[in-house]
Amino acid sequence: MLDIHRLREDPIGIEKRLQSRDPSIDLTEILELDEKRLSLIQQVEERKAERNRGSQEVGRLKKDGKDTTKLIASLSSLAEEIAHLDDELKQVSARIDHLLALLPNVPHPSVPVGAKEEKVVLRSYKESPLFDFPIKHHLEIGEEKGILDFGRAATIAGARFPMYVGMGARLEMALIQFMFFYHVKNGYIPVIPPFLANSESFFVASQLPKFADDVYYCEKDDLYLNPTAESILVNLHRGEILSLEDLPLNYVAYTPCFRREAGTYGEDERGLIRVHQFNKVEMFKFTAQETSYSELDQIVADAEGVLQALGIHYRVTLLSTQDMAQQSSKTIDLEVYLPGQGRYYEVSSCSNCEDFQARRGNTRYRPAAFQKPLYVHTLNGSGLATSRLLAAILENNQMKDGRVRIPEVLKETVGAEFI
RNA sequence: GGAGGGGUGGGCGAGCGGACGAAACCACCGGUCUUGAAAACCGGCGAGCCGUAGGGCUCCGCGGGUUCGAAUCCCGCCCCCUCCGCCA
Repeated sequence: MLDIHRLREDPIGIEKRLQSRDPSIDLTEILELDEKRLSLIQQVEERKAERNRGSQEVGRLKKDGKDTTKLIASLSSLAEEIAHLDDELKQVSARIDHLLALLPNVPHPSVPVGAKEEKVVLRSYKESPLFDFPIKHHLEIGEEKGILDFGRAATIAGARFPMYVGMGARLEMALIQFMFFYHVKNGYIPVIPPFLANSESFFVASQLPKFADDVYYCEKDDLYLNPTAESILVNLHRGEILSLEDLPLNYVAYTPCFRREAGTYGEDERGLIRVHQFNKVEMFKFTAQETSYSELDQIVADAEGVLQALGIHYRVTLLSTQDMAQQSSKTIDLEVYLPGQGRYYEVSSCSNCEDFQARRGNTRYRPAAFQKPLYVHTLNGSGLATSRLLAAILENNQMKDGRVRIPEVLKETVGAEFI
């Protein structure tokens, strides 16, 4: 949620920056309503002050045993007037809130302007491996070895639900465990949160109202299934005033993630690339305002650390304005290379949402004793998303003899060197 | 799911139709005293919104209602605690 004051102060500048994300954005209505709202506030508050004075007078008169019927009658009609104005004010405010809730965050000046293709590759790690034999798609490897069973998963749940079996399940679990403890060792507070959340939580996360169709919803209990732990963790300090000494607060959570992924998929998203359910270890930071961009670098570095430990070639990209999630000001992705299809896939997305979510969740901190509380900045970063990571391991580590090499750091947990 | 009790400022907790944005205590900040600190004493200390300002409005879990006036009364919902039921 953007600050209406910010729109008021620089309507043209903010509108221009928002249009770099979505050219159809138009702030005219919201600004008009804002003016109307301010004038209504003044009118209604003036009358309320009058009512309060009158009501106190009633108390005094009654105490002195004097007649109050006349005064009460006039206050009665004043109360009616107030009720009307309050109604109007409520309607105008609700409309403003609705329009405001649909607006994306203001992009950071360093974010490249434009469509998806405008993203910038910042750096990369290792080279993509060279193979002197015909390479296989991870789905082929998975089915051959009986470690991925999409067929039976479809019987149980439907298309695009993965099922890991045997070595597949062992490798997936080992990855989750390795990543979780990797971040714990780096000082992140480990959390296993609820996997379902209410609508208020999803509003704070900015999943609602705009992206309701992307998530699974249990109507009977009015609960949503977690699409990313970001949606859950951002609510961890809702309504709280944190103390500066506690910042940054760093959390790491493991959750399965559920996404409806309604719509069509291309051939290049077969297998584990785009599924309704996947596992993810997520980092989340609540920071002071001045440090959020250095913390963004840190969260990216922590995510990269996992890929480096696994020894997988990847690249780091800076997303363009039109490719970022609504709540983000700046997003940096990590992409692994899948030789089976000769292209890169996102395994981590690290964002600084500045105060966009904190404003919705009313999460603040006091910069110093007796100073006004400020909104925290919230950052999220996958560290990392594993169905795609498992696919990356299967494809990158395949060998001429058909076996797949287990990364050094996972050998012990998996209990094998090769699949 | 059923019965009862409860949700008040950073914490604890009083208030249960007007004098209450809210006592007391703790925490915190400033001062006096002290070589310094502690103790003691004095003072300060919630948040949001509107207004150039003086000032005003709103907030006692959330949402409605009654009333000239609601933390206080009524209705609905949420959460916590105790007991019962069910259950991995």
